[in-house]
Amino acid sequence: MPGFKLYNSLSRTVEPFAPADGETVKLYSCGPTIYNPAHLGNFRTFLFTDLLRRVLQLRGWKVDQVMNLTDVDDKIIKRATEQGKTIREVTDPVASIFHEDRKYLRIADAEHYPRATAYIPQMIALVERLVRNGVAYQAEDGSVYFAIRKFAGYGKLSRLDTREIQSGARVAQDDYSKENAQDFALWKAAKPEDEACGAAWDSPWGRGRPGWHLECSAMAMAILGETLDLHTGGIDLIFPHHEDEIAQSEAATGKPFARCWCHGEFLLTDGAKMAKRVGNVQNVADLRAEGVSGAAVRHFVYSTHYRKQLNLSGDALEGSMEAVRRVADFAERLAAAKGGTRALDDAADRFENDFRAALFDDLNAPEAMAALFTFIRVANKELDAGGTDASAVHRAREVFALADGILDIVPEPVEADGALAAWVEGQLAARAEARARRDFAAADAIRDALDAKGIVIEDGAGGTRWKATR
RNA sequence: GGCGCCGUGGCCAAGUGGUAAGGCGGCAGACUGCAAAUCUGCUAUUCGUCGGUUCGAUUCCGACCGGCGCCUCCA
Repeated sequence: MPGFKLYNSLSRTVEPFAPADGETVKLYSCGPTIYNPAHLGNFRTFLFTDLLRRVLQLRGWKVDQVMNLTDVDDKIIKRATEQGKTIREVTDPVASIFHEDRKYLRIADAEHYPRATAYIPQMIALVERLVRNGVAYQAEDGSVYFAIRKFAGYGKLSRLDTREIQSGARVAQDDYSKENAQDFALWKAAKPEDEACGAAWDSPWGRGRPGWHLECSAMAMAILGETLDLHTGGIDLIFPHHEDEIAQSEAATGKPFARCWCHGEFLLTDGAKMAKRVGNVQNVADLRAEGVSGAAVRHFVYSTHYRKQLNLSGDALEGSMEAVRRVADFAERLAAAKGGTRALDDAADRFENDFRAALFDDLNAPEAMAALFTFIRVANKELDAGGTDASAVHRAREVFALADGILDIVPEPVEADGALAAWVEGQLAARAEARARRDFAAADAIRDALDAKGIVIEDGAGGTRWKATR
C-alpha cells in the first residue's frame, strides 16, 4: 500500500499521515454558520473536505467525520431579532438548504452533523474545566474569557507573535471587559435580544450563550474524543478560530487537540476573496439556474490544488462543463463496449497507479484528473480499434468506477420526458427516411429542429443516437 | 507594520535541478452525404523581471515588479 501524505498546517510541511489507531480517521470539518445559504467559496472548502474523505477511504481507512452546523452566533441573533423570529426559526430552513446544495454538489454525507445548540451542556462542562484549570475567568461583564497568557502554546498554528497580534490593525476595542485584548470569549453573558430569540441558556456564570470557538472543541471532543486525527477548514479559520480551539481544548485536556490540521485556500471572484462583505458571492442555486451541474462544479474545483487560490470565471466553468460532458460520453461508451484490447488493460493499470499516486500525494486532484483524461483518450482509441477482450473492458470499467467514486464528475444524463422522446423518435424516423432517399436538405432541417430543442444527435454504424442536453 | 500564498501557452492548470502533464479553446487531417462524437497532428525553444549558485534552473538563493489573503465577522 503506497504511503499517504498531507500538508499539515501545524508543521507547514507535507508529511506522512495515518490515523492514530491505524484504522479509523477521526475527522472534524468546520462547517457552515447557518444564517444564510453557503456560497461557492464556502463550498470549495467543503468540496476539499469531501475529496479528503473519499481519498482516505480509498487509502483503506474508515472515516468518522463530524461537520458542525453553527446555529447560534451574532449574525444569527441579529437576523432573528430583525425578523422577530427565534434562532431556530432562522437556522432550520438554512440547514435544509445547506444539505440540498451539498447534495447537488455530491458532497458525501458525514457521519455526524451536530448543531451547536444541542451541545450546550458539553460546552459548559468544557468551560468549567478551563476555569478549574485556571486559564479562564469571568469578567465584570459576566462573560467568561480564555486567558491566552496562561496557555504557552498560543500562536503555534497561526505563528502570530502575541505582541504582533496586540498591535495588529484590527484588534477591536470592544465593549467586553477582558483582561487582555486578545482573550477570547468562551461564554458570553446574555443580552436582552439573546433572550428574546432563544439564544440564552443557564450556566454557572448566569444566563448566556457559547462563544463561537467553543462549539467546535466541545462537539469534536464529545463525538470523536480528545485527540482528532484531522481537522479541516478554510484557511481564514487558522486565526483566530483554530488557534483558539487548540488553546481551549489543550488547556482543558493536556492532550494534543488535532494531530494534523488541513486548510483549503479561497475561491476568488474577480480577483478578490468571495465573501458576502465584498458582494461577489455566487450560490449553488445561482449555478443551478444557469444549468451548471454539480459534476461540472466538482471538476472546476478539483482542477486546482486545494492549497492554491482558485479564481471563478465563466470561461473556466464552461471549460469544466465541456470536460465533464466528455467524461460522461466516455462513461456511456465504456458501459456499452463489448470488448477491448490488451493495450486497454495496460492503460487501466497505469491509470490506477497514477491516479492513486497523485491523490495520495497531498490530494493532487489536478494531476489525478490529468491521469483520468489520459486514460480516456487511450481508452477511446482502443475502443475505436475494436477488440474482443472482455476482461480488458471489465478492468477498464473497474478502474473508471474507482476514479469516479472519488472525483464523482460524471453528470447525470438529462432525462427527456415521454412526450419529447416520442416526438424525437418520430423526427428521427422521418430523418432516416429523408437520408435514405438522399434528401439531405430535409434531413438537415430535421436535425436543426431537434437541435433547437436541445436534442443532439450522432449518426453511427448502429443507427442514430440522441440525447437531450437541457 | 507582522505572518503567509501566488505569478507556467488564448483561458484554466500540474510539475521537476537535466531540459514543459492534463482540460477548455483554436487550426489541420481521418471518419461522416454534411455534421456530431471519436481519433491523429499542430498550437509555451519557454515557465513575471533582473541577478546569483550550478556542468545545467521554470525548478535552489537574492532583489525587484505584479496579484491575493490572514492579523478576533470570515470557508
